[in-house]
Amino acid sequence: MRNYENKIPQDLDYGVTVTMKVLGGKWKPCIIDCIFNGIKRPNQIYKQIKHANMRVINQQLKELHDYEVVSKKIFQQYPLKVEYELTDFGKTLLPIISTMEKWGNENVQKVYEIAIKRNENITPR
Amino acid sequence: MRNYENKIPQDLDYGVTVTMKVLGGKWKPCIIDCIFNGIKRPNQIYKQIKHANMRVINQQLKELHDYEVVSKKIFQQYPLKVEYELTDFGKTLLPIISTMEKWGNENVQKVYEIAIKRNENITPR
DNA sequence: TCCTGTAGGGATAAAATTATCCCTATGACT
DNA sequence: AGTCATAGGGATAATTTTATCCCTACAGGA
Repeated sequence: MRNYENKIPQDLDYGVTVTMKVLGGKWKPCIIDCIFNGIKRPNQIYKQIKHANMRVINQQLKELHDYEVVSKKIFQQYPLKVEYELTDFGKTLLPIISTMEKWGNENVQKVYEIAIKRNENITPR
Repeated sequence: MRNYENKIPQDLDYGVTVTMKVLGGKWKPCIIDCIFNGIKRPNQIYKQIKHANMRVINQQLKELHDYEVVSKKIFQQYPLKVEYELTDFGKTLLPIISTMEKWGNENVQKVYEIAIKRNENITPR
């Protein structure tokens, strides 16, 4: 998602929009969650998040790093080793993520049923 | 966003994903916010949310209604009058939205600066 | 020398979301 | 008859986001 020039300027005039700017990305909350839980290396994260492509994880990881949500430590050794950590700034996002996580878990059933009723393409549970 | 068949099945196996299924849409949090603040008629919402196209608001409103986040009351009168209200279910989303709103407002400055540094197309403040 | 594991990027395709444009319907009002 | 305000949808274009494919680099080990 960068290497592409947005055509429609984005407004950051609304709090939620700002938050979504940082957190909005299909795998970002998952990635943050992984890192928070000690899964810090790109390859581990990749293995953890089934479905997500490595390239995509890299992209989103880069954005999280750009936005200073995660810090990056490079170990000069081989095979290469890199570890990401949540920054203090990144940690301030945790309450948001956990609130969303909680709400989602409490309401999966209902959301799932509605999605099915709407004939959406949802992975069966 | 419906009238289109998703090709990649969506997983609702992660809480955040479930939440984003309901709340994820460029204008949805804004719309919910409007309704919560007593701006209940589509046309009013449209006037309130500058930038957003009426058609798009309708689409998102319809989805919020499908997901039972808002209820719809039709007044049999002319000119037509419709009012949306948050359902009890919809109200359970408010803490999430307000948490995001708060975080966003507290961190706009930083996010804005990074976005500029990244050369993103952001509306000047 | 060739293969392995690890991190990461370029180029491009595919998919999904938003935006535009324009149409319908209705009763009141001029 | 024509116009207004309101709600809403069809069709399609434009934009944005994700996904795929394949490449580089590196040191160690078979």
